[in-house]
Amino acid sequence: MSDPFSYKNKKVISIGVMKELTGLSERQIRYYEERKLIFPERSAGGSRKFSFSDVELLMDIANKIEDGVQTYEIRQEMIRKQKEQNEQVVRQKMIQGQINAQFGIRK
Amino acid sequence: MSDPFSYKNKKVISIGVMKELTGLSERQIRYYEERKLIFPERSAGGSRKFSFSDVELLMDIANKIEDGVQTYEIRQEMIRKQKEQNEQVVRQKMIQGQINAQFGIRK
DNA sequence: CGTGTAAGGAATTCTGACACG
DNA sequence: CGTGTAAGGAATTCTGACACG
Repeated sequence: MSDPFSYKNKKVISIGVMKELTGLSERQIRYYEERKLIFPERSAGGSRKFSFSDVELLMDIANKIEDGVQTYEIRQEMIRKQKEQNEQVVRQKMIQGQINAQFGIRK
Repeated sequence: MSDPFSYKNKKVISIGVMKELTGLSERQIRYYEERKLIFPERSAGGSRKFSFSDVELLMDIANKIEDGVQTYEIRQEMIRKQKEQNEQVVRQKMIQGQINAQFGIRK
């Protein structure tokens, strides 16, 4: 839960490089951020910084847009998937909690 | 020989981000390039673009410099290691060539 | 709704040089 | 040798707005 993330999720890519990597225009990238589909970090001066996983996400988004899906629908789908994941995590934690209760743990 | 490279060796990081990631000054980073220790790519406009492996390399370099090693020596060491690797590849290819000769291959 | 564009300004990066040592 | 810095310019990025549809 710490190392695989180091490169793929590190926000280090400028919008100019994103443009080349995704083939999208800066306008499109900024618009998808405005619609809350992507969440770049910001430098001290205000420039956007993206990760490699943002590159993948952006290409998925671009495909859906091409298929006529609206940004609002894409966002709803993302929220739904996120919710599913959270529930999965909660289930896991409950199971782990039962295991701990059964076999005891002390710090 | 294609996928593991995709993130780690992709040159996408600006010098400003490198500065934060490595803790080095822009002056130091540019100087190490001048001494041929690192090889950033350039954008169309001339800005340097680094990879995550450059981040690691740069931190190794910084450690050596702190230990009093000179850039020239670091470079010699890099060249030596590179040469060793090349020889290893050549040996591998020769072995593979013999295998192919023994068992035959046709395209 | 999604995207292009011109506008003006601010942040980022570049190079070559002087300085210290 | 390795690094800081001020200098001037060019490339990069930012936002808000108008346009089309």
